[in-house]
Amino acid sequence: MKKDIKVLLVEDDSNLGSITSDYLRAKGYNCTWEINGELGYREFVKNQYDIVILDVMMPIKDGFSTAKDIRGIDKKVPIIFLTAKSMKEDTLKGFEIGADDYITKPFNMEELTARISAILKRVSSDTESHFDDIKIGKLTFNPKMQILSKDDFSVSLTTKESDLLILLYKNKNDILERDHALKAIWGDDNYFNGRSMDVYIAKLRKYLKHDEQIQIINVHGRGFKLLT
Amino acid sequence: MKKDIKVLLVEDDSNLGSITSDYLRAKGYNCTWEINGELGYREFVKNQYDIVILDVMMPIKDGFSTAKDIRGIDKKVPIIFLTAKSMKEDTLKGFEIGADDYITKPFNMEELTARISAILKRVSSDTESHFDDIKIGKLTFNPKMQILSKDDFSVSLTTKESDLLILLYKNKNDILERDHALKAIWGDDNYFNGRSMDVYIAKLRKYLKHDEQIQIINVHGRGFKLLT
DNA sequence: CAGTAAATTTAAAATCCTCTAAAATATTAG
DNA sequence: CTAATATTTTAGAGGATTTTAAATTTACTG
Repeated sequence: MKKDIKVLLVEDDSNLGSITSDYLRAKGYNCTWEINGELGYREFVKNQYDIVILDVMMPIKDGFSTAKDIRGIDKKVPIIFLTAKSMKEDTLKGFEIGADDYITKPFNMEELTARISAILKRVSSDTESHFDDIKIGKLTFNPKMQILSKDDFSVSLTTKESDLLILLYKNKNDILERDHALKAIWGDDNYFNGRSMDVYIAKLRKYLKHDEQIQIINVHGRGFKLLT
Repeated sequence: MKKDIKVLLVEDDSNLGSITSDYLRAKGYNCTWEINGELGYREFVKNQYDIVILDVMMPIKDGFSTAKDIRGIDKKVPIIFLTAKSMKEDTLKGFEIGADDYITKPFNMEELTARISAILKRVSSDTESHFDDIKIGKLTFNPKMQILSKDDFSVSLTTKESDLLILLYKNKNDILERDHALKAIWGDDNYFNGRSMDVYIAKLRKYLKHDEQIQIINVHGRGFKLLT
């Protein structure tokens, strides 16, 4: 069976969304379809995706804005935009955000899958695809079971602990901005959520002491870095 | 495995950028691709690169302007320009900034890698490639952990201290201009940031007293020099 | 050499971070 | 449904980092 590749499709047109996600599933992709940018972003935060396909024109939250939020917590995940027409400026705007490709509607399904595989082939070299198990130094984290373990010990993390660890991991050796993490996990970056996050950072630091090489350092006024 | 050589590619054409970065990665280079000059400069500031490849014609910020900014904080890093056509004047302008080579589009990939290795071979004699650990006299600095150490002592530097030390090191025995350092670390070279920087210079001087050979001298009205 | 600009330091202020503990809330088991 | 347990949030004291202030010293200019 084909390796499990998770595709997040965000498309407001239910007809197109349905057809496209069906097609991708038939082609062996593990495709999740969300109908607006807000839901798409939340879904992206909750799970690990290998690639995101965003419609540009959407109510509630457009594709570019969604892409910007996704880039805030994941600088590497490939993003493909679906644009209604060949609109130079908007296309450009998409690329500035860090689009990996764009497709003009209407497109045929073969074209889409061709682009997806082309991009995945390109990035697979430097981006390990999502594993069930995440390696953090000598530690292993299973995001599904939310269990952090080593040869000797093993802890079961709570949902928030797990979410934060995954987000840090996705940005490992790079800064995870406070506001992005707060928006992604707490939904709002107000003062109290910030204090709450600090408590979770402290908790994670305690867990990560089992590998003294690993640490979470603070970047004053900006966020945190998971050093591996 | 090939020694880890970090290449920064700045190219707005996503097709060419994608292909080129793929090719370089396939050839064993650690290649990062940015899609405009602004992002390219920021990326360069954040990390240490062995070589930079700049497209000349780019929206937002062109290659020459980007090169000028990069030269402001690093006078040695090799820069290769990609020019759309064989344009005499522009080429010349590039060399004045301190281009090490230029390539006319379209180029074939073999040509590019050949030039890269030629340049790296040429400069490798006086430029040690980026190490995880930086040697400053008898002191050692680990930029990742932000720890400055000697046989006996060890201090953990703050982010700003670390950033400034790295910038001074990149320009060691050469002047680090005030405004360049301020733009690179503080993002803006206003009066107050300047005072702030002075405070950090004082702090670094205190740390560096552990090796009396090392000093940071001031070049009146211009900036500082780290003497090793 | 006098006047001005720039650099140096120390100290204080402002902001941000850390971690423990307790309170509030949600979840689960009986 | 209720009690026990787990998770998350709130509170707060204490630290760390960065910025601002200001007094003093050093360097440049005419």
